[in-house]
Amino acid sequence: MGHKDHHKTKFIPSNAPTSRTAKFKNRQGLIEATLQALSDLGYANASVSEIIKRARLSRGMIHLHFGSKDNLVIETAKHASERYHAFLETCLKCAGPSPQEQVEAIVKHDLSEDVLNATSVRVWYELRGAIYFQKELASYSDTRDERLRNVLFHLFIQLLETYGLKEATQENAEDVTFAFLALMEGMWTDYLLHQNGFQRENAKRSVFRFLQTLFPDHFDLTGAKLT
Amino acid sequence: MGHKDHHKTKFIPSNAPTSRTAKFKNRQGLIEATLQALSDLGYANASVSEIIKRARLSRGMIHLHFGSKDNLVIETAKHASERYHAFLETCLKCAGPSPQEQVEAIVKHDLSEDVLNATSVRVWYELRGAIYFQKELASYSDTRDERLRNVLFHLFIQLLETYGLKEATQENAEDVTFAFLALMEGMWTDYLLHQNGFQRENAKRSVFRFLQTLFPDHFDLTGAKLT
DNA sequence: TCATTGTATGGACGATTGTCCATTTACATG
DNA sequence: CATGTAAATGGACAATCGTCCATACAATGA
Repeated sequence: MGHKDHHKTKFIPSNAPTSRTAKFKNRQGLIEATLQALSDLGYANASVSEIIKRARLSRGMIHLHFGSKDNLVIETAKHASERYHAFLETCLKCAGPSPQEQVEAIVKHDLSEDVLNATSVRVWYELRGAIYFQKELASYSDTRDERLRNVLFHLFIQLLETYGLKEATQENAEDVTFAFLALMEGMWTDYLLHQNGFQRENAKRSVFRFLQTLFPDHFDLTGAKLT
Repeated sequence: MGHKDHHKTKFIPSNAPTSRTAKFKNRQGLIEATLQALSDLGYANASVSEIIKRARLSRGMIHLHFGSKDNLVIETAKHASERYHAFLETCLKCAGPSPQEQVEAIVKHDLSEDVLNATSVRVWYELRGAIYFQKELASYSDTRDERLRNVLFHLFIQLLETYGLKEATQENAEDVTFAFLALMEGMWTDYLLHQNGFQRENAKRSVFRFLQTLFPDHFDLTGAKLT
C-alpha cells in the first residue's frame, strides 16, 4: 500500500494534534502525582485513589496509561532515576576537566537542593524499601550504581597517581570510591532522619574535609583546589 | 474492702501462673513475627493476616496485646532499637578502654552479622520509610542517634588531642563524627542494595582506612593499633 | 456534516484490609 | 470437682484496595 497517500498532508503524520500532547501531559501528570503521593504518604499509603486525586484525573487513567499500578510505580522510579542521572551528567559537563573539579561537581550535585530535598529523599527511600517485592525497581532505585562508581574510580585513580598520600593501587582506589559513596549515601540518610537539624553546608564541609585528608594538594574545605 | 483478704495466699498475687509467661511469650512472638513479616514483605504488605500467620496465633491477639496494628509496629520498632543499643553497650564494655579500641568496637559491632544482616537492614529501612505517617517511629528507627553521636564525639576529641593531623577543635571533632556516622550508615545502604556483592571485610577495611588516614598513629587496616 | 477513532470518566466488582466481639478454652482458686 | 477469671479463637464488619468496563467526550478524516 503506497498508492493512496497521493495527497496526504505532506507526510507529517500527526504533528499538531493537541490530543497527543494532552495524553503525554496526563501520563507525565500521573508520574508526578505518584512522586508526590509517595513522598506525602509513603509506599504503603500511596493508593490509586490518592494518586489520581493528586493528578486530578479519573480512576481509569492509570490502567489506560500504565496497565496497572505496579507498572506506574516502576515507570515513576525510572523517571526519577533518569532525571537524577541527566542532571548529574549536566553538572559534570559544566565543571572543569580536572579530576578534583569533577569530584567537586559530584559532591555539589548530590547535596544540591535539586537532588537532596524532602520529596526526593523520601521517594528514594520508599522505592528502595519496595525492591524486595517488586524486583524491577532495583535497577532504578540505586543512584550510586556501576556507572557513577566507575566514573569515581577513575577520578580517584588519577588523583592517587598525581599525589601519593597512598600509592595508586587498585585496592586503594576501590576503597576510596567505596568510602566516598557510602559517605554521600549516609548524608542522604542523615537528611531523611534529621531534616530539621540538617545543615547542607556542614555536610559539604564534612565531605571536603574527608577529601582534603586524602588529597591535601587537591582539596580544601570549600571544594577543589585549582592548581 | 480490705476486710476480706484474711487468708489470701500470702500476698503473692499471681506468681507461678504459667499463663502469665505464656502471655508474655505470645506477645514476644507477635513482635518477632512482625519483624519477620516486615523483612519478608515490606511495610506495605505486612498485613495483620501475614503477621498472625507467622506467629501462629489468631487474629484477635494483636488487638488483645497491642490494641492496634499501628501500636504493634511501634512496639516492634522499640524492641529492635533496644536490642541494637543493648548489644552495642555490651560490645563497648568488652572492648579495651582506649579511644581507638572503643571506636574499633563500634565499627565491628555495626558491621557484625548480628547487626548487619538481611532481616535487620530490611526492617530498619521499612521503619524509616514509615516515619512520615507514623511519627512515633522516629525515635526508634534512628540507630545513629544523639547517644551514639555523643560517645563518638568524645572519642574523637580524645584522639584528636593525642595526635594532631588536625587540631583538636570542636568543629573538627564534629565533622569527623558526622562523616564517620554517615560512612557507617552508607555501608548499611550498600548492603541493602547490593546484598550479593557486599563484602563484609571490604567494608571493614574501607572504614579502617578512613580512620587510618585521619589518625595514622591509632589505626591500621585491621583495626585499632595498640600502643 | 457525519462517521470513526482514540482519550477520559467514574461506578461496579471481588478481594483484602484493620478492627472488634461473641464465643470457647485453659487455668488458678474456693 | 465446681467456679470464676483471664487468655485465645475466628468469624463478622465496614472501609478500602486495585482492576476493569460500559459509557461519554473530543478531535480527526472523508
